[in-house]
Formats: sequence, structure tokens, C-alpha cells
Amino acid sequence: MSFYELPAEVVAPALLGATLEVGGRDGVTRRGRIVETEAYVGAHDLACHASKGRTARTEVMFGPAGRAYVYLVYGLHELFNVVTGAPDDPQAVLVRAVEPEAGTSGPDGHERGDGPGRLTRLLDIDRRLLGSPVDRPPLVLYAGAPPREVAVTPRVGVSYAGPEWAEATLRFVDAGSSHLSVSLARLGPSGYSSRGRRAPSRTPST
DNA sequence: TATAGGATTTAC
DNA sequence: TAAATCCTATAG
Repeated sequence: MSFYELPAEVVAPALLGATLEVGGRDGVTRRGRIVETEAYVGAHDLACHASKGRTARTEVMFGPAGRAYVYLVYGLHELFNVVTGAPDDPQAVLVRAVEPEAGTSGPDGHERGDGPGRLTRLLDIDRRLLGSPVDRPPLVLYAGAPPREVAVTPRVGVSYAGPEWAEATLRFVDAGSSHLSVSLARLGPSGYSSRGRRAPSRTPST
């Protein structure tokens, strides 16, 4: 079984510290270090899009793990997820913040990665990458050193899912990062200590 | 076919 | 505090 076939709540914290690389439409390659993720754990998770059933939009989540699920919210923002779990078990990890690698800025000059809509703009991610595997260009996830301290909080912006799922502690952040989408103080850490499984290694060759 | 609302960001 | 902006899901 591959790393990405593990449950979303296992993959999400393990992706902290990993580097996300994207080959942009303009030919430029951009990178950021992942510092915030959220797990959407399956069809029974009322905050997960797949809880509405298998539709054209959620189809990719029902497919093989390790592919990109990218969708548009509020008519403006592309959000990037990695599909996890077995086929027909729709789970995904939403990447909510990255620290831009030195020299990386968006095609439009945008320089921030602290927010799910901001990092996609920074790295030139949009729906053209829907369904793309995340282990080869133009989309590559490289393993990185895990954060010294990981904090866990409820997910952001899912109150519509009801108390149980809105309050579930499925958001994972690098507690030492200054590039989070929502400060730790605001949602509050539920405590957690580092030392998780790491993303598969794939070292940048050049 | 029509309508409501969203895993957000930005500006007033 | 509200607008931007478009796609999806649901109802009629």
C-alpha cells in the first residue's frame, strides 16, 4: 500500500514539512514548504464534499490515491487537495498554507502562501491539474523534515457541517510557522507532539 | 431551468 | 462588513 492510500488524518500531519513543487503555465517551476493541512476523512464526514455523494465534482476523490483534487470556491479561489485512502473511499487532504521557497512568487507577482486560496495563486495551481498524480511533474511532493512541533485544531470554515464535524480536530499545523492561514491563538492548539510518518522521499535531482 | 450558497480573500 | 464571482447541488 502506498503512502497516500493511508487515511487522510494520517497523511495530513505527515505532509507538514514537505515541499510542494508546481510547473506553472508560464514554464516557471515554483515551490513552497507545507505548514498547514486539513483532513477530510470520507463520505461520512459532513464537511467533506464527497458526503454529498459521487458526482462529477467529487469523482476524483473516489479514484486512486495520490492525485490532485482541485476545485473552485466562492467563484474565485482554486483550492488544492491530495486524494488519499482506497478507491471508493473518498478522502482528501486540503493544503491550507505554504512558506514560499526563496525566489518563488506567483505569475502575477503574488508572494504569499498563507491561505488555501493564496497558495494556489502563488504556485499557479488551478483545475488544469485536477486528477494529476502528485509524484511527477508538473506536480511533485518532496519529503521534508517534520516540524519540531505540530499543533492540532478544528478545521476552518466548515461550521455548516454541524458541531460534530466542525469541531473535530482535523487541522494540522507547524506550530513554529509564521505563515499559517489562521493563527494558533485563534483556534487554539489541542496539543500534539511531532514524530509522524513522513511523506515518500523524492529528492530534487538538480 | 432557477436559485442558494460555498473547505476565501480583499477592499471599503 | 460586504463584495467579488462561478460552479455545484437541489428544488421546482
